[in-house]
Amino acid sequence: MAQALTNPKDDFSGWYNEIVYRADLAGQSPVRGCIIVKPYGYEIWEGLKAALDKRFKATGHQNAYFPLFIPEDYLKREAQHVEGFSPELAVVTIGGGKELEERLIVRPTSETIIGEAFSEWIQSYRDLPLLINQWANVVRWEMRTRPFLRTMEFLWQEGHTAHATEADAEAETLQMLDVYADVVINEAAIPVIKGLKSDSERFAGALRTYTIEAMMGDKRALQSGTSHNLGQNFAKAFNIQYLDEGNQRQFCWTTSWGMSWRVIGGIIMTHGDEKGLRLPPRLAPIQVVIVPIYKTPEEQSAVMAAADRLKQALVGADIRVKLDAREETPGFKFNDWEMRGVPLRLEIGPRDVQNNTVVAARRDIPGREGKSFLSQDNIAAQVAALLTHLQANMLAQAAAFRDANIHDVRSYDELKQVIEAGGFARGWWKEDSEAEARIKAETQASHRCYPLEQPGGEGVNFLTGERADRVALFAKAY
RNA sequence: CGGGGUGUGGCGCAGCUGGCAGCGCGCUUCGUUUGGGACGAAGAGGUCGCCGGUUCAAAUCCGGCCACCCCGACCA
Repeated sequence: MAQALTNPKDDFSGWYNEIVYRADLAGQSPVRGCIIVKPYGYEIWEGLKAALDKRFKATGHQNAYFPLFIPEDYLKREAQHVEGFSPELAVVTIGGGKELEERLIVRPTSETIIGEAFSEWIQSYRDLPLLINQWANVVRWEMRTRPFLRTMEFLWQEGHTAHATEADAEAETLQMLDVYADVVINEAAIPVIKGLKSDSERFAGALRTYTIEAMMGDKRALQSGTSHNLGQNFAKAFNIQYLDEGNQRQFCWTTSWGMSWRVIGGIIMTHGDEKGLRLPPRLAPIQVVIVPIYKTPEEQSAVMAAADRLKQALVGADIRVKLDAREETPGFKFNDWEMRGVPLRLEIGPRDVQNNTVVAARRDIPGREGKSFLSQDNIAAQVAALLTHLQANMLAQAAAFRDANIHDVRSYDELKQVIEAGGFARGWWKEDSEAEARIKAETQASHRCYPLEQPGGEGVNFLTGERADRVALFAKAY
């Protein structure tokens, strides 16, 4: 018997790394801080990408591509921006064997170079809004690597838009936050809380940063997407101006928003269990695996013929299916596909061929509970229905777990207890960067956001005793 | 960048009181197996991280270098 997976309850990060490796999502790279994403992992990214891109297009955005290299002085034009990113920049100083006169930054994000382009593209209010997205890799020099969660180079998309008014920019920022929430909730089956970042957690150079926060299986928070209202900070730094209807020069209001392959890490840590990965059907590269079971050659040909018919029926219904014809025992295959997170397994053996049945085993419900007999007739409709239920159930499971681990706190002691036990602490909070820093230093918990959904009314700041008109979430985070 | 650790077949490791480089998993072939991680037999695969030194002889002892991992400070 092969080595069992580390139990997430014993060693969550060890478990995480093992899944990444054993489910064949990614491999180690010869370069420190980078990973090699293998086909199975990349297909999950492609699914996320497709889900996002469809929604970007539906909301009027177009894709474009900007350079990997950014002149160093661009970064410096927005004071907070450069301050925020300086420590993690990769800088090219030599090119073509010669020291460069103008050093180049490997983009950590593209506000600056896109801002420069926008300043040329935008002349008139008729050019607005300008709605651009780019799919790209970015580099942020990291001391520590965790596959998909923190790597030196990572894949993401970054949207960049320019608007005539602050209200338009704010509407765009919130619209894209909704798009992110929609994708993560309905495609990745991860419940999220939409919220506003505190001053100290805000993006370098932004007026306001919005976030979607998810709770992982170890009760830590994962920021899964961010959307920034950049105000006129970058418009002023890069001279992004337009002539309004009254022939007056005006600065644009810009936004940016990004989501990375970090969401793959979120899927692993939200849904994975002691048997391995669990993928939501909508993003699973393989939604259904068919495992044939036989002893004799006669049985094999009968079973394989039936399995092939099942496969064709599913393919015809646009279900992503794999028939596992490898020379391994069924038991091995069961474990193997469970490790890889395939949502639904169909087992078909001689008895099923005889009875016109097939055994369906759901990845979201362990053991016999998750198994049922299906008729081979009309298999595609039955499987499609099961996958729909599975998707909904995974979201429900994750939401139940999260809701059970969010606790209201009225005092600092209560917050400490919640953080100690694991979970999100929710309490009345008046914006206070110093107090946040103190909490972080003492408990490792950071201000995650002011949820957009607020209880209303007023309360007393659990730390300082001041009056506060909104609640905030605190948690340990990735 | 501070503290700790490890470098030996694809992966995980043993060997380290010098003496022909081993084990488990994986891989190849054949046979028996197959409804929850099968078994047997026969094979393939390694300049022991790099450079230098000691010695008749170095994976092993000594010196230097490099790389990676873990724990802390920073982060989509």
